[in-house]
Amino acid sequence: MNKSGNVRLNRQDWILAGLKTLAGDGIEAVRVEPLAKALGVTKGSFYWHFKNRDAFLKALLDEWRARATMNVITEVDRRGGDAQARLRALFTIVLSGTGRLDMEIRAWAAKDRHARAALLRVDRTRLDYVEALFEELGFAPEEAKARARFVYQALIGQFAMGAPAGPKDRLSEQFEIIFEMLVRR
Amino acid sequence: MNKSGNVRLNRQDWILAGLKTLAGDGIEAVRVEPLAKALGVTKGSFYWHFKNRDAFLKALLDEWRARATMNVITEVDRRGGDAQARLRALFTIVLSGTGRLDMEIRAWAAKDRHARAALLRVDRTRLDYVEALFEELGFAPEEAKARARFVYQALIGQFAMGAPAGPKDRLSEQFEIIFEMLVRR
DNA sequence: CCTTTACCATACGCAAGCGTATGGAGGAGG
DNA sequence: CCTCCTCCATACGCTTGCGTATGGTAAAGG
Repeated sequence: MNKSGNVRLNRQDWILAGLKTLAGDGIEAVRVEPLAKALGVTKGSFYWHFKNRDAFLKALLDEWRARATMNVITEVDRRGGDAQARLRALFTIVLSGTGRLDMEIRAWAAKDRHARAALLRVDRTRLDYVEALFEELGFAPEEAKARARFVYQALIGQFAMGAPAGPKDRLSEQFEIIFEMLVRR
Repeated sequence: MNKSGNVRLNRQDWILAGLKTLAGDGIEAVRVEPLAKALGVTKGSFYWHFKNRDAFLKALLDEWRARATMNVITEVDRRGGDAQARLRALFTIVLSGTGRLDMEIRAWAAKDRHARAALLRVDRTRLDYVEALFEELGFAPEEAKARARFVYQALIGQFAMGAPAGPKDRLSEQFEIIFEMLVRR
């Protein structure tokens, strides 16, 4: 134990703390000394587990990519149902979160090519999935592609806008109107 | 003149340079010493025009709000036409830009209450305008509100995603499909 | 019990940036 | 020509954060 009574940390502890800070305050706030203080250790620990800050950031990206790629999709598939039910489930699941981590990764991606590459892969995977749902709903490939992208962008925009102005403005509360429009052939 | 032959600067010169840096590299990159170097002066100039960095950032926000609130809307109204034509013009104008400045303001708003307040006002104004367009298209208030918000979010998401994966994935190239869906009653 | 391994503290040098203090320089107006 | 006003340069102290060097400690295994 160290002087404050905490147990010793491993690589994963640092990564989880890093993702937490990233989701909360952005990539610029992910700094080794403040992070060490938050974890109750000194940066001696950090530089034992990671070569430098850059290597740490790459590790954060890998962790995010691993969990962000399939999380929602597998949950939707687990619930099952027809395409319409799965699309509805997808909305519900996505809108139940805050999207903060994804948004910070997206902001990060505007300035870092590694983040951009990771984000592109994740976006691609998700888009393909939604596109397949629309095709299953009976839309032609081009139509499905367009609607999938539009929906995906709207979800991103939902999180980008943050807290809505009024209570009736939240996408989730106008769910049925939009859903109806999207699945209507 | 200073030693590099440049003329002296006023408040507006600093603000414009600040917005440029903000749009390019985000609020974290807006720092007085690098900015001074880019302008060919020292920070002595900066602290003559502004009390401190915070006051400068607020000035940037005011400038952005002043130009972002009405720019697109006035241009759309200038072109005129019926609601459908104006909605189409709005898409065209918005999609012709990069949205970088707006996106950086949005990222900034996640951590700063002043930025958040300014952004909320701008979003509110724009949303109301789009909502009015949909009402003019014959949609009921609730329906218009839902569609307006959905469209607005999708546009934000478009910029948040940055460069698209494939050439056929860009919203602007699937314009007609989406537009058809949006205005269909 | 004694060594090795894994993890951490401490102390250091360095760079970037904020804000301040002070001393000009150059044009405008009397 | 002299003075004031506007704008800027220079130099300083301070803080935060990166990365390194080195020594120390607790636990595990022989």
